[in-house]
Amino acid sequence: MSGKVPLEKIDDYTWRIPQYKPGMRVPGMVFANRELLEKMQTDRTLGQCVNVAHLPGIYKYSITLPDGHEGYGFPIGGVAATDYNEGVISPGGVGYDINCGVRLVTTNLSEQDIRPKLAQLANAIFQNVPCGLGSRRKDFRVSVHDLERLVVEGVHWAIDHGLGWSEDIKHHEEQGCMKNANPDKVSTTAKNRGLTQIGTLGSGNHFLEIQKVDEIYDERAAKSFGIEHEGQVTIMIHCGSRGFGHQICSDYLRVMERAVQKYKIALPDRELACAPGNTKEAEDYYQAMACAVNYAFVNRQTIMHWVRESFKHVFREDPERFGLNLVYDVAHNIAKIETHMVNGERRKVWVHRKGATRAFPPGHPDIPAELGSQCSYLEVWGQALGFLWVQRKPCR
DNA sequence: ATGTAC
Repeated sequence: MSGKVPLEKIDDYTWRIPQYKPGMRVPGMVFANRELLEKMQTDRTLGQCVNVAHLPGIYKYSITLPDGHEGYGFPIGGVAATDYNEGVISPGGVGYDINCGVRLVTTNLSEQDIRPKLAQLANAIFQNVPCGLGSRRKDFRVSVHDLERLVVEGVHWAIDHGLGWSEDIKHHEEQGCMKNANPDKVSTTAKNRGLTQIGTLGSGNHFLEIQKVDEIYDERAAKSFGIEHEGQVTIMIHCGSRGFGHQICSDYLRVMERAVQKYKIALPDRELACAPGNTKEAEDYYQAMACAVNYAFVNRQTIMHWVRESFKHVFREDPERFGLNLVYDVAHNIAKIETHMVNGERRKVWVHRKGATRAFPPGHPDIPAELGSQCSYLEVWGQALGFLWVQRKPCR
C-alpha cells in the first residue's frame, strides 16, 4: 500500500507527500536519505504518515523524522500539532512508552582513568540497576502514597528523597516535572505495575552505557555542556516509564476507541484512536500521560543516582569527585500543550512527538547563556517548518 | 516499548 504513496523531492533529505487522498487535511513531510526512504517504502511508515495527515485539526504537515519506521498508529519519528480545541489528541502519537527519553551525564575522567576499573564498574552498575523484561527492584519499592506523590512532583520527589543533587533539576526538559499530572486518572493496575519498577532499565532498545567522546564538532557548544575533550568519559541512559506508562497507554487507547464512536470521528486507521481536544477524554488522557512523563523522569533520575553510587563503591570516593553532572534529560515520546505562531497567528496546539526530541529555538531559556541569544541547540528542523522545533531521536 | 492475550 505504501508503495503507492507519491513523493515530491524538496532536497536530498526532504520529501513532501501531496494531499493525494481526499481525507488528507495537510501534506506529509518526510526527512530521510535515499536509503531510509527506500526502507520506508517497503513497510507501512509512509502510509502511517499519510494517515496522521487525516487527523482533525492538524496544522501544516504530518511530519516523519529519521529514522522513521512503523509504529502503533503514528510512525515512530512522527510529529504532529493539532488545534487545542478543534483538533484531537491521540495516544498513538505518543506511543506505549510514554516519556521514553535519554539523558547524558559527563565525568571528568578519561578513557585511561577508567579502563582498569571498567569491569568492576560495569558489574556494580549491573547489580545496582536491574534490566531486562519485567525487571523489578526488591530493595527499593515505593508505596502507593509515594507513587502518587512522585508522579505529581517528578524529579523534585527524587531529590527530596536523596536520589540526586538539587542542581540536577534544571537539566531536565520541563525541569523534570510536567504540570497537570493527576494520579486520580491512573488505573490501579498501572499504579501496581509502577511500584517496583522505579530505577529499572527495561529491555528492547533501552540501555545504560559508559561512553567516551569520540569527536567534538563545536568546541564552544561542547564546553558549555561540560564536554571538554575527546576521550572524555560520559554516561548515557535511555529508558522510559516501564509497565506504568505502558498500562496507561493501553487503558486510554480503550477510552479513545469509545470516544471515536461517541464524537463520530472519521479515521483511516483505528490505531489513531483519539478524542477532540476540548473533551473530558482528552483532558483525562493528558493528566494520566503527565503522570507517566514524571514517572519516567524519576526513573532515569534514580538510575543516574545508582550509577553515582556505583562509582562511589568502586572508587571509594565521593561521586562529586568524578563530576557526574547531568547535561540534560530529554523526552522523545510525549504530548504537550504549547502555543506557537501558525500562519501568522498564535495558536494553542497539542504537539504529539513520537521518537522526536525537542530542539531549542534561539533564546530558549534552557540554552546555556554563554552560547548567546542567537544560538539554537540541536538541529533546528523547525525553521523549515515554520513553527515546530524538533530533532530526530538519538539512533542506535 | 510491554507480565500477556480483544
